[in-house]
Amino acid sequence: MNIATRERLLRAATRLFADNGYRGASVRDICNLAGANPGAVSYHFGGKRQLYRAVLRRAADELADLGPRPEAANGEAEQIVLVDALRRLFQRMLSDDASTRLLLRDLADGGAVAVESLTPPLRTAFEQLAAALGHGDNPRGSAEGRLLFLGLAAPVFLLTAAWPVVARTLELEMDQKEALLAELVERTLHAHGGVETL
Amino acid sequence: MNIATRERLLRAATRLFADNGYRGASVRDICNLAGANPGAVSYHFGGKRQLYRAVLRRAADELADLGPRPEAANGEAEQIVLVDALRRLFQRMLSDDASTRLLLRDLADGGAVAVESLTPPLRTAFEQLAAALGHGDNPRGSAEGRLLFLGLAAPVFLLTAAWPVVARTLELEMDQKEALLAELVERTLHAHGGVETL
DNA sequence: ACCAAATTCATACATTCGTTTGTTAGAAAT
DNA sequence: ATTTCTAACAAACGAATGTATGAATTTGGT
Repeated sequence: MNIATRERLLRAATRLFADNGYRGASVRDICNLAGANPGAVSYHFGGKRQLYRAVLRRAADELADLGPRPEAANGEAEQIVLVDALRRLFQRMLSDDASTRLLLRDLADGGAVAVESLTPPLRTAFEQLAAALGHGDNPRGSAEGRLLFLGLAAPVFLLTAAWPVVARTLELEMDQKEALLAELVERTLHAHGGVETL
Repeated sequence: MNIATRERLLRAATRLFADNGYRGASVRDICNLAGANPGAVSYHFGGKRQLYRAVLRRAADELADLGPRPEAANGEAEQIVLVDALRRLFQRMLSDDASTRLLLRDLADGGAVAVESLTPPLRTAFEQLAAALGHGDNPRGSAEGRLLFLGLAAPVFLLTAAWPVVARTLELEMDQKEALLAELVERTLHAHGGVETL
């Protein structure tokens, strides 16, 4: 199990960092969960901080890989491919996995990692979305394009990060998160003259 | 300076907790910044955890007090009062003060405090908003009402928590946050048949 | 001015933290 | 067969943590 220790450390750290935050997860706990020594973190990553960075980077890349792929922009069935990618991404974000919780913590800490590794995939998603809905030329310059993007990204983010608050405010059941988001996204897309169903 | 020490502790703790998180802010640092002894936290609050709870509660209440007041619902100029309250609330949230950052951290930790003390003011805000825009009867039951609320809350939350990411994605300057939000809110309100300018 | 209560203080305690150290086992290379 | 090197280990380090303690000081009421 040569390279496996490093991988086990990464997995254990992802879970513990997501659950308890950076300072809340001790190196000992991580190494315990990974079945390694207390010094394994320093040995493999050079310290706790760098392990945290590695974990955050992997989480961000993992989420980013779910977004629309750049090469899909020229396909014939643009909207279908795009909508599929969006559906995957949204479902992943809505299920509170470790990656999403980690990025939320990073945002509370200033969002250094989020800015760096989430911006590129968000940009391609935005461009493809605008292209597929007809806001083709320079979507970033138009208020329409910005509204379209924020109309999708903002609700997903809100329901991901603060769903308990929203549910209590709107007097919804806790299991209606996906339904509410679907309703929201469908209306937003429709308002911008796009696909019928997500 | 009798009661002042307690207050200084609260202020110092608010800043340090917001900047470094719960575990990242040590009791010694807080007491140092407040000009008090290491034991002052235990004496005045009974421990670090209870100081944190007090700080979070105050931050949430502070934000909640900026929202629309319940008694304003029956005034004649409903929309004006409401819009003023919303403007105050939004500007406060957009300026990244300690209260907002603290609540973001609480959300990353599960949002226990946020749910408990942010839900009531959000609910009255929602009801008044729906009433002022004509979705009077049972706004929570209608998809229109939910969309209206989320159309306002979601962008504010996104721009508050993740503005650097959004700015980089849309290739906007960092100082255009308020402008973008104003554009968004205005369109959303207008789309729901409401006031012209926020 | 006096006393009792409340508050602040300096200090110390036990724990836990991240990291370093010296060493061992096993594979790779010579 | 001998050397070299990487990975993993147990142990221990110094530093920092939250809290407890008792003395010193300030405060407010009489």
